[in-house]
Amino acid sequence: MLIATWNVNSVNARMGHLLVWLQARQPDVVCLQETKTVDDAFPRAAIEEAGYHVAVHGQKSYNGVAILAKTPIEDVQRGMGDQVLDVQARLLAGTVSGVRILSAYVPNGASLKDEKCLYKVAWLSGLRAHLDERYSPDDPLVVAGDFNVAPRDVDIAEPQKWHKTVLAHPSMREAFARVTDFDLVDVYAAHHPQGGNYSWWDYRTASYERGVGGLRIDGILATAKVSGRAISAHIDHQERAKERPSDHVPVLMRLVAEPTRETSDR
DNA sequence: ATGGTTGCTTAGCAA
Repeated sequence: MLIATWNVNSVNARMGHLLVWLQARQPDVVCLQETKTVDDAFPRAAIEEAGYHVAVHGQKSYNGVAILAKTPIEDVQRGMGDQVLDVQARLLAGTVSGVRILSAYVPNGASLKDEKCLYKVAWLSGLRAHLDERYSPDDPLVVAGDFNVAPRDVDIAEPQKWHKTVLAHPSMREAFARVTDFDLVDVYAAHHPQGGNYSWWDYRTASYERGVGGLRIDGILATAKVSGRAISAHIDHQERAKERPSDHVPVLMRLVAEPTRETSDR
């Protein structure tokens, strides 16, 4: 089972790349972020023709999340059940093959002294509260998305440049850690302790084209029931080299087909 | 300290 997350920066603008990538990669589950469209304008038919069930939670112009899956998506839930935090479409949940999947688009926060940064912290806090309320660390649960936080220095090409920004400031890492403290494993980090690979490059500095910079601000968090099945994690950085790419690339993890038996060596 | 680019929407915002 292959599970992926990708901030596509407009699903309609990225349809060409998305369909080619789905065909080549054949992921079983895909969490999308920044779809940037209302649900009526989501390119559902073309994705269904590619062999996927589709669940969407979008809004006009900004934000927007989706889940694609080869098998049916059950018990779809939009938002986290918070009147204020749900104004922006940033969280979508669905159950696929018995695994609860959350597609999450954490607020960027703009700058440390911007009000948006307070919203970012509140949103992460709300997500933790939502996990506490609705789920147990014993559930098979995945939270995949754009975290807008690089959890470790090895997730940043030039860490010192980013420590005073919203993507890597200690206060932001703390806010993010409160989510993972629910008992979620950062699967990419667990499989790549040395880091050095990234999922986002700023358009404005052309850092990807220049072969410098990059941050891993996207990832897949999972409870033990799921992380114990993860046999590999990968970043599809070649997507960033295409013409008119998203500024983010896909992050993936592969699970063994069947849950491993905890008592198999008994 | 500022600006650089992209996308949505059409001047300005968000990232």
